[in-house]
Parts: sequence; C-alpha cells; structure tokens
Amino acid sequence: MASPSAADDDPGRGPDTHAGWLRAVAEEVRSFDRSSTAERVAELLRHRVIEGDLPPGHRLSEEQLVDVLHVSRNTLREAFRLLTHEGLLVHRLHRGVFVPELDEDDLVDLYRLRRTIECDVVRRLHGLDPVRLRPLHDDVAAGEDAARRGDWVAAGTANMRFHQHLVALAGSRRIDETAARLLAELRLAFHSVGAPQRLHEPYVGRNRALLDLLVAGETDRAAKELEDYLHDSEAELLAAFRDRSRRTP
Amino acid sequence: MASPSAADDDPGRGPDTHAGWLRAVAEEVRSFDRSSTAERVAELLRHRVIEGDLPPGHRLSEEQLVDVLHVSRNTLREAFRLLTHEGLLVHRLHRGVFVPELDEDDLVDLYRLRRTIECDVVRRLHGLDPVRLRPLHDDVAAGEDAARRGDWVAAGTANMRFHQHLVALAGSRRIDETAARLLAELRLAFHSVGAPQRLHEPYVGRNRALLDLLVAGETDRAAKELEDYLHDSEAELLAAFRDRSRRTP
DNA sequence: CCTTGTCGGATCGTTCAACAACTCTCTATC
DNA sequence: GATAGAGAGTTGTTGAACGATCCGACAAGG
Repeated sequence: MASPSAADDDPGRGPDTHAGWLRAVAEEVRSFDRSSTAERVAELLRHRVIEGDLPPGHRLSEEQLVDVLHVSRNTLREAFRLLTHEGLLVHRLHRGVFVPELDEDDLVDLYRLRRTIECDVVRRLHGLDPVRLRPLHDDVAAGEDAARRGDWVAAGTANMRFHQHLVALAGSRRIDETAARLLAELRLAFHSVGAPQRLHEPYVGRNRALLDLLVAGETDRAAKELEDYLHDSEAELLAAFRDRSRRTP
Repeated sequence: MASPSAADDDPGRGPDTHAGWLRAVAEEVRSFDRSSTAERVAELLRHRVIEGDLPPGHRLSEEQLVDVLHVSRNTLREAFRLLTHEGLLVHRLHRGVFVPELDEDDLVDLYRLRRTIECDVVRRLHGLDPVRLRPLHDDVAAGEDAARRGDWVAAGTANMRFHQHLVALAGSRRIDETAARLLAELRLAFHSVGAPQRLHEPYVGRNRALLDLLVAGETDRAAKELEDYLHDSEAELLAAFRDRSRRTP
C-alpha cells in the first residue's frame, strides 16, 4: 500500500548516497510517526461511530470526553474537525457535535455518488492484471463465510471492504478517499436502519457474480450489473428506512 | 410580520401546515449563522490560496498569521484543518502547513476523478429542464467575454464556474462538494504552471460546443465530447507542467 | 390555554500563557 | 568530508479563563 503523498523528498542537496535504503525506512517511520494526539483520538471515535456504538443524534460532550480520553479540549476539538469533514459527525454552532441522523434525501444522495464512482471505475477497467482482484476474492469469501455463520454484521463489513477494494482498482488516491468517506457515511445509514440480514444477504451472492464478471474481463456487463445492484440496494435501504420511521415516528 | 403568502400548503399531517415556508427560512438562518471565526479565517486564506497569491511550497507560519489576523493560535489551527481537508493546504507534523506542490501524478489523479464525476453526471442527464442550463450560459458568455479582452485569468475562473455548474445539474450535495474540492485543487495546479492563455483559450469554444449539445439534449454525445475535452486538457496541462519543470529544475 | 419575555445553568467559541516535543541549521569533532 | 551534537526556532498540547449562545423553566400577559 504505497501512499504517494506528493513532494516529500528533497533530491536537491546533501549526500544522498545510500538514499534508496534510507528512503524506505524513513517512509515507514513516517507512517508510524503520523500519529498526532488529535488523529489518534479521531481514530478511536471513528471506530465507535462506524461500529454503531454511538446512536444517531447522540451528542458528544466535550467535557465528558475530555475526562474519559485524558486529552485537552483543544485537541479533542481538532479530532472533531477531522471526523466532521469525513461526514461521521455533524457540527452545530454553539451546540456541539452530534452523530448524524441521515434522512431519505441523504440516502439518495449517497447512492447517487456511489453509482457515479463505482460504476465508472468498473466501466473504465481494461487490461486488468488478475492479481489485483485478489483482495476482492478475499472479501467475497469473507462475506460468504459470515453469511453461513449468520453473522450479518460481519457480512456487512465484508461488503464494505469489497466495494472499497473494487474502487481501489482505479488506482487513484482521491477516488479512494472519496469512496472511503462515502462508505463510512453509508455504514452510518445501515446502523440507523438496523435489519442487517435484509440489507446484506442478497449481496453476498451478487458480489460473487460481479467478481466473476470482472475475472472474465466483462467490464461493460459488470458495470451494468453493478448499476442494477446499487439501484436495488438503494431501494431496499429506503424501504427498510421507511419501515423503521413508521415504527418510531 | 408573518403573513403567510398563499402558495405553500402541506396537505398532510399534523400541525405543520406551512412547513415548506418555514423550512426555507430555517435554511436561510442556518447559512447566515455559519460564521465561526475559524471559518472566516479559512475563507480568507482559501481565497489567497486559490487566487495564487501564495506560491506552492510556501509555509504558512502560525506565529506570523496570528499577528496579522488577530486570532488565537487555536482558532488559526482550526482554519488550517478546514483547508487541509479541502486539499488547499498540506500539513506536515511538527513542520507546519504548506501550500501544496502538486506533481504530475497529482494532475493525473485529479483528472481521473474529474472525468469520473463530470462525464458520469452528463451521461445521466435526461429530461433536463432547460432553465437549469441558465448558469452555464452565463459562464460561457463570461468566458468568451474574458477571452475577447485577453484576460485569461478571468477566462480560467469562468471555466471553473462552468464546470461547477455543470456538475450541479446532478442535484447532489455530495457530488457538488467533491467537485468543489477537485476544482480548487486543480486551480492550484494551474497557478503552479502559469501560462493561462495556453491552458484556457481552447476551452472557451469547447465549453460553448458542450453547452450546445446539452441544450439539444444530446447527453451521450456531450459525455463523449467532455471525455475528449478532459483528456486534451489533461495532456495540455501535463505538457505545460513539464515545460515549466524543465525551465526550473 | 397558549403565547411571549425573562432568567439561570450548561455548554460552546475563543483567547492566552506556558511547556514539551520536534525540526532545522550550524558548529565542533573525528 | 562525514558525523554527532548543541542551540534556536516552530509546532503540539495542555489547562484555565471569560464572554457568547443555547436550552429549559418559570412568570407575565393576551
């Protein structure tokens, strides 16, 4: 997993004789290094939100979290900013940060962008080295395994990873980041709806079918199938969402 | 002062009879509200960066900006976070924030995402109300006007607005936001290259042509044209970039 | 009874000052 | 000439403080 963050090295001055060797170490150290307190706090909260431990609408109290996490308010607020820009928290001026409550419009919007990105990525695949499908195979297998066990939360996780890896085939850092934000928000939506089996069961098999098309190099058919897939998934999610809204108005 | 002008009725449930009316007001108040100090500072810096007043690679000193802007370091840092997540600044731990220096890989990456979004938006347009093309007409006209005057910076601005409005036809908040980030970063790239005439002149006419196709409802042909358009633009930008790199190594 | 104005507690927005941690540069040393 | 280390300068983080704003409750008025 190379992270080609631009413009890091200074090939200009200095005695960079054994550069190649050091470069690798420096890279590794840096990625280890890259843990400001705020980012570690953000990582922790991100996990909580994505896993659904914090219910939608819940307010994250600064005072409370400062006590629990043993960081200063300023640092905590920086973590909040990070997550806010990932769409995992919403910030209301003078009121604090909350776990977002997505509405139907948000779901439609999320799927709109999702279709745009995922379908386009698949459509543009050609001359793909089959080795790069390896992570997708693993994810599909993980999903099937989870389904056999009846662990639909794990199936959902595998599904998310499948789609993240699918998008990664484009080899674009910015597409990956956009998709990551998107899928994280979507995960929020799944949690607010519940009913993981209903939402995930149909797509264990469809992921397999999609992957088969990719293996066969049938990118156009794969894109078409993915389009239908995502429409169906959206419809299912909206229906489940409405069911839930009816129960708890 | 509340005189409910007839128009809006919500023939549904509950006591929310003039819901639509209130909704609009709430929206307006909220957007008015949205003025924390950090965001105002961010807006100021954003303008500076986008307009190219700060050269790529320049470090924004906290101490210095605190003095100039008369805000606290914490507030300034929050503004930095905002811009960092828009891609307009990069943050290196313990070293500060810098105006990004995009390299060729970044340009390729930006255009990759750009093609994905813009072409897909156009491809999915159908049954479009011609009224919604109004902003695009204005932008094309502004571009043509700037070109006549030889003001290629203004032409570039008009071009950016054209593409932002183009993407807005999808009617998706998240697509708009993604495109905004994208175009802001691209703008950075244009500045680091210079040569605005070379980069913008050809697309004044092509924007007009593209718009004509949209007016005619020929979305497929428009998408195809846009695809070529963006490929050409990318190639031109890369070539200009290499020319410049050769001059200043 | 419902609306409107007022008050106090709680929380957020922002500032400030201080110290710790880190990077960069320059110098002394081998 | 390369290396190690000291010092200066900058960022990272903390904790406390004060004003601004939100929220719920309660009283005054129609």
